Amino acid sequence: MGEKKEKYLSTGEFAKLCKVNKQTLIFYDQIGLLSPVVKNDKGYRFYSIHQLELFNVIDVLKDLDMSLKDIKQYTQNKSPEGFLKLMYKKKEEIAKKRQEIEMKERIIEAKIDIMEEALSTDFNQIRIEELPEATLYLSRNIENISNEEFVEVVSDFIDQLYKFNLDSGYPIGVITKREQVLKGEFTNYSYLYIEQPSPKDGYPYFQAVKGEFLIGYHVGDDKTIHQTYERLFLEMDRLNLVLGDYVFEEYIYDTIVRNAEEEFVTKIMISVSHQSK
Amino acid sequence: MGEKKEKYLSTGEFAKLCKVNKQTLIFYDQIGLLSPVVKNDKGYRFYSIHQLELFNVIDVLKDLDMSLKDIKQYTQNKSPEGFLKLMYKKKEEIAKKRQEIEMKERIIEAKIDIMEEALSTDFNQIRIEELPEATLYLSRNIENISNEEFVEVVSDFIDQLYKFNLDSGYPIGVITKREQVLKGEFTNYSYLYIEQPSPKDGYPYFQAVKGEFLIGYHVGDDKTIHQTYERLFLEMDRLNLVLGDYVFEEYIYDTIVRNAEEEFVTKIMISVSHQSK
DNA sequence: CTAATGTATATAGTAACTATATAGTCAAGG
DNA sequence: CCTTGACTATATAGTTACTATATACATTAG
Repeated sequence: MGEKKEKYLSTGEFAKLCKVNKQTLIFYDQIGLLSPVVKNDKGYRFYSIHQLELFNVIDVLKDLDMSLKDIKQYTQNKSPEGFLKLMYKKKEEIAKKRQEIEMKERIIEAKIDIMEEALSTDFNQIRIEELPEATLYLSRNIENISNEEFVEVVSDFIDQLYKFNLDSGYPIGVITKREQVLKGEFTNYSYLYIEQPSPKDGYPYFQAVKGEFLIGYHVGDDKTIHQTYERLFLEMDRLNLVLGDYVFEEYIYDTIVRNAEEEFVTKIMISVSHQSK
Repeated sequence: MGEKKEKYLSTGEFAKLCKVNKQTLIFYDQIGLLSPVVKNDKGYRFYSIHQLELFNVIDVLKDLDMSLKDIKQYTQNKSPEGFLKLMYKKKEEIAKKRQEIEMKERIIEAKIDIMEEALSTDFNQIRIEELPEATLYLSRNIENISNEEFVEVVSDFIDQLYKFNLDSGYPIGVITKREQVLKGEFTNYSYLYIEQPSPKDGYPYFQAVKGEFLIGYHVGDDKTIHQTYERLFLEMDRLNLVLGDYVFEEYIYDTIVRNAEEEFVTKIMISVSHQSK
């Protein structure tokens, strides 16, 4: 008949359903978090299928950074009202968690983007490109700034990125003004920036001027970047181009993909216009 | 000028940017995972902002269940190609992770749904309800089944739920056929089922017959459920209703919200039709 | 010049498993 | 009936990734 007595699962069977190690269930039993409904005289554990739902709830709570101790606290004091209240709270948390995962997914996609571009690029080539309008998120001004001030600006900048979910995974770049470039102060930057491929409204963005850019790559330490700038200036002369308002620099190969500074690669984008005769 | 020398961050400052404990950075330095670019003669650590991007990558990898050891393995053997390959792999993994989070989000929402309904229900009341067409995912038949067979069916059922992302968070219910009910074998179930609020195509579902149902609640252990059935049958008689093809049972209050079996609540939905004459 | 705050190392503790060693249980086949 | 293989159990030690604590030296602000 199979209708009278209840159906039970052994520890191994239940572990398979829960997709965990058998030892984990024994551990949960030991700490009193989730004990089998029946223990026979030989000490064998037997679980009911309904306990799977409880295990799943525990699993979700665990994922939401609740400690087993806190989960146990709840399970020892169960009530529909308490559970509902907990679920309301956890609903918020999991939504936040999903957003963070989505952001990390975007970051991975951005890294793939950058690497694919980099791997198909000849870093010796200098080229002219018409860049489409891009939206950048800017830091406060960092011209002639002290180390302490710099740290503060960077901290604020990163905090904003985090707070408003603006980390697109694209590298943090720097903007140098024409003024500094002309003085040869190539590393006296004016702003940090991060590209926003899908910008949201309501934040103080800097809308990058679209237009023509001369693009070259500096391979090696920042300290020798002036050499690359000189090469780029020569090319500008040759092509009858004049320096525009801004220069953008982005790390393409950095600590993430290279160990030695000599192998770092910086992409330099100089806004240019054609010399009026 | 602030343009010549590089800008560095102390361990505490860098830790704040990374949103981790200072000790964690020291630990990462110790295990050789992420060391500061500079260490002065007093042993003070100094990080560059570019290391933040590496930290973020480490953080993402860590989130994707890569051990620090494996991450270190990669960082000691960096290359753009290797990084790209890693990112391709991790893109898949994070997409899967996102789907899991989304599923858990749905589960939480389903639990809230159920609990809100339960808390506004008088379990003594018997009512008639016209249930809209609902899609159910069914297990294999479990009539007159042995314990071992039952375990296998349940395992398969749960596996399918997991494999096809069908766990909606709604409780696993049971279906009893008219035939068994008439014999008084209320716990000789025919199928397990789980409701699919937003069903996907291409899976072998059972489309629940929509129609009129008599709904009542059994409070207490399953073993005494026949008492509630008798109450429901009396009510059916009184209303001139006859038993339809199926009875559905769902746990409303179970191990998740109650400790004692006497407090469990089962929702019983009996398909009914009006007596001809 | 002192107090507060920062840095360092060394070591121990923690959470949540996870693996290992040893031993008892049980059902199926020869 | 006995053995074999697959299960079960307990007890204990090990692991990962921190995290906290104790102690001492360094730097900076008032």
